[in-house]
Amino acid sequence: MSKRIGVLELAVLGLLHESPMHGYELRKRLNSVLGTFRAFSYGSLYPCLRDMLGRGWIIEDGATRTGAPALTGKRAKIVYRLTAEGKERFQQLLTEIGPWAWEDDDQFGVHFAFFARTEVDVRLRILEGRRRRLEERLDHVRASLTRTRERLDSYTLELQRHGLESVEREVRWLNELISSERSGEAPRAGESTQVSPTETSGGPSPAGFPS
Amino acid sequence: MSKRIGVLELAVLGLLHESPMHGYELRKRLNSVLGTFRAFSYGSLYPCLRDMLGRGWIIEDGATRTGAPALTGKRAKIVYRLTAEGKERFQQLLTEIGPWAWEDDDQFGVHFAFFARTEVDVRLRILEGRRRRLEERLDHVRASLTRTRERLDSYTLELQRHGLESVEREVRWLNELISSERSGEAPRAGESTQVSPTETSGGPSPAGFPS
DNA sequence: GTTAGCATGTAAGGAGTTACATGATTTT
DNA sequence: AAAATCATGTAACTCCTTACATGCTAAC
Repeated sequence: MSKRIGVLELAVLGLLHESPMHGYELRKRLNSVLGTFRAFSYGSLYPCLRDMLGRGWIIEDGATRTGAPALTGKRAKIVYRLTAEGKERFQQLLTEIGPWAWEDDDQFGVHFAFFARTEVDVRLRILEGRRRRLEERLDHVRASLTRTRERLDSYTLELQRHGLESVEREVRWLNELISSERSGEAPRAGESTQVSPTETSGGPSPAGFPS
Repeated sequence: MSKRIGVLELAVLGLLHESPMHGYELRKRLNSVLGTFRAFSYGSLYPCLRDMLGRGWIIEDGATRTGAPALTGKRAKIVYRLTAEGKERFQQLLTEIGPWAWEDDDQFGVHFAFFARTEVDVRLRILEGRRRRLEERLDHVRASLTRTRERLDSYTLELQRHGLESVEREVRWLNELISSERSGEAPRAGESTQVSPTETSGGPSPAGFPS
């Protein structure tokens, strides 16, 4: 009965758009697609699927997979498939942009993850909205920093500095993406995606402490 | 009656440790100290204060400020002050380290913000725990990236790349802080704290997008 | 004399998590 | 035949936000 509007619904719609899946698979792909940026548990996924069923965005598709013929009356793996209404809903959520799409980090992230399914102008609006939002944040924090600088110890200051740099870095990222979009290019991912096992930490492995 | 263990309680204890304050002031200072990294609303602050009163960590101090003498029986501004038990509790929360202190971004952030009140070995344990946690995350994401790279479109890949770089940057930040701690130095904040309107450069943040 | 900001609160609810319960299937 | 992991679900709880209600005080 709960609303279940939120990041999860959009993400599930997006993933099921690619291909039907069952819950377990969905969750893994969810956390893989969203990467470092977000993770979900079954405790939120299954209720969400239940609600989406009720709303008619998805339907279940009883099917036992992996070789073995389904002979028992037992519950098989449930494969979820997007309905026509679900596809519509997905497009609607992606296209009906508003502050939601950039105010919230999670919303922005998920919207971005499905940019491949949006039009250039929608992408630009979201990227620019996000950039504006971050710049407001920077202004605000910088202002309050200059006001209260002397009352902060060096650790707090260091935290602020790191935070500011992080946001500034995201702004530069957005700038690149925006000009990329304006010149009609796809993002340049691919070269830098090199994943070498060499070099991670940079120091001797610290003495293990009890977890 | 609710537990109210969490980021807020620690932060409030830490701020009241510096000096007594009333709620409104507390909230502003809270959001100023935590910077880009977190923000709280009154809807969570006041109930938290109520609970902390009940537990005896803080007491109120009826006092009307700003010139005008208090003549009405009306409720004055309430100034909260830390009790002895509150101070003890604060030290306990800061010192009784465990996974909580680094698993969660918020917990790590707040712990860091009060590093000035901890011992070197506590700081090192938390910083190293955090680093280990991030490296696990990197390993996990990199592994699942190499497995499913081809199934991701360029936007999703770009999101992953940015997320990875952000976490890698935080690891480098931690490395600097750790070697700083080992050589007995305070963090080098101060020079770089220059807040000029001209673009600064830098890197990513705690966990991808700072909330 | 009204806008803006200071100041304190509460009720309802959103968006999730943890921990549990249960069973099928695959690997060792 | 034991262990791992695939697979589905629920109940209780957490921690916080939004929107509201209320009144004081300073500034324009």
